[in-house]
Amino acid sequence: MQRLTRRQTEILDFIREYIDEEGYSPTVREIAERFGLRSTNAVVDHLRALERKGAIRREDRAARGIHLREAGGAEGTRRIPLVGQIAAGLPLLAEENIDDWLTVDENLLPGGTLFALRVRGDSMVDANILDGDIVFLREQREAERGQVVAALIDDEATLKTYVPQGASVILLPANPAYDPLVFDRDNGEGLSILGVAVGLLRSSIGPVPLP
Amino acid sequence: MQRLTRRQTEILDFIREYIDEEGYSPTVREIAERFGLRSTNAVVDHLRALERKGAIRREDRAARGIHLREAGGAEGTRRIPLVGQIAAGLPLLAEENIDDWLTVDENLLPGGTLFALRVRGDSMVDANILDGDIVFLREQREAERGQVVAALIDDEATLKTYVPQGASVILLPANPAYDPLVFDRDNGEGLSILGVAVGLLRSSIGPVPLP
DNA sequence: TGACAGCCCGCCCATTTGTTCAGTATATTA
DNA sequence: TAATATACTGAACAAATGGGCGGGCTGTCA
Repeated sequence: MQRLTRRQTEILDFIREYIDEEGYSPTVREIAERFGLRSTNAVVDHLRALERKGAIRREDRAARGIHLREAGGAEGTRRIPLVGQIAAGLPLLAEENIDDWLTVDENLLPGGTLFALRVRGDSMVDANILDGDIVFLREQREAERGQVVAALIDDEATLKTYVPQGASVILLPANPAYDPLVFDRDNGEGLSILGVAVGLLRSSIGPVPLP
Repeated sequence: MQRLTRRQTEILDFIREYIDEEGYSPTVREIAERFGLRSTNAVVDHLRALERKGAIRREDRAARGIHLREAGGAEGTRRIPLVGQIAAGLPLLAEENIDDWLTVDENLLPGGTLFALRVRGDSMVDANILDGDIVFLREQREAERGQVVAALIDDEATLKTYVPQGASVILLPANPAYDPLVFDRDNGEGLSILGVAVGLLRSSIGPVPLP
């Protein structure tokens, strides 16, 4: 991006703040008023300069059509459904199963259909996944040995390590205090893989226990 | 929120998608065109109903002034600076120190001035913080015993457990393979606490090592 | 010295856009 | 059965809005 003048920076900053607060860009006249300019053309001049230098993009003749061209802007964001109690029979991402929506930066997560799950209990502590964490998963029916997966057991999604073992499949907790679950392969009864863990969000970090 | 009709849901969905893609709301006429309505008033009727039922909020007479009123929407979001190399002398959040901006749902993080740090190395694995994780911190100069803090050592922010011990302060790695750092209290030289960890974002989850 | 970018004024125009009024028709509810 | 909500047509208005034209002033760079 070409170097901006002081005035252009001021105007760009104002546009950024306005979008942050209102959710849409200011009009030409709102910018003029903010800077005490009596001609809208003064603003158009600046917008043209900002566009030429690559700082903004303008929708032709659309009202409030100024877009910022910055990395990490509000544009590069994704909404991911937080899935809670799972109603059997309904598809995983049916509205009935969605408790809430999370907004996450899209550069931080891989592609594919993602959903999120809140972790309950400490069965995955050895995989550094704690009680209360929110785990992001890619929706898929199959997994590879050792991957952390969400599986549907009794209308509840549970997080386990996926370990195929000969003719059976083991869902292994990452905590010696819990017992592995063993399922017959092919006999899909009771075992249904929902997705593979691809990320995690922890919203509180407690003190470290000291000796 | 009152129950929406099928048509109202369709229109709300369209508005949501439009905002997701364009960054601003559609105009009344764009909505009419999308649904093949020949009267803009049909749309105004729906918008009024959606507003009455609390699904949207409208800026009076502002072009593209439809806001969504949803939990976790693009409105309830926060931008947090990702801090990298720290230039001594400059304030922590000076532009020079900011590598990037992350967008995170604001319901998931506490208040205060937050910043983010990318974890390098495995010195905090016993606190379930791994190499590559992004840690969110509240900016503050003091901490309590056992809290995970970011401290400035040699122009580099490092994550350690904070342990005051009599006349000195110990920065304790959560990994027996690393040695604790000991500082004289009061003699602030060399030790500067930047903030306390309040959250974490992991963007990839590797396979669990199996025996 | 001339060319050009930056920065601004004043005026005007063509769309774009939100809104209103008057009506029609069909359900749903009291 | 009357009242109300839903869903839409058609026409029209006024404000909001982006953009153009011509001109002025200042500074920089070749």
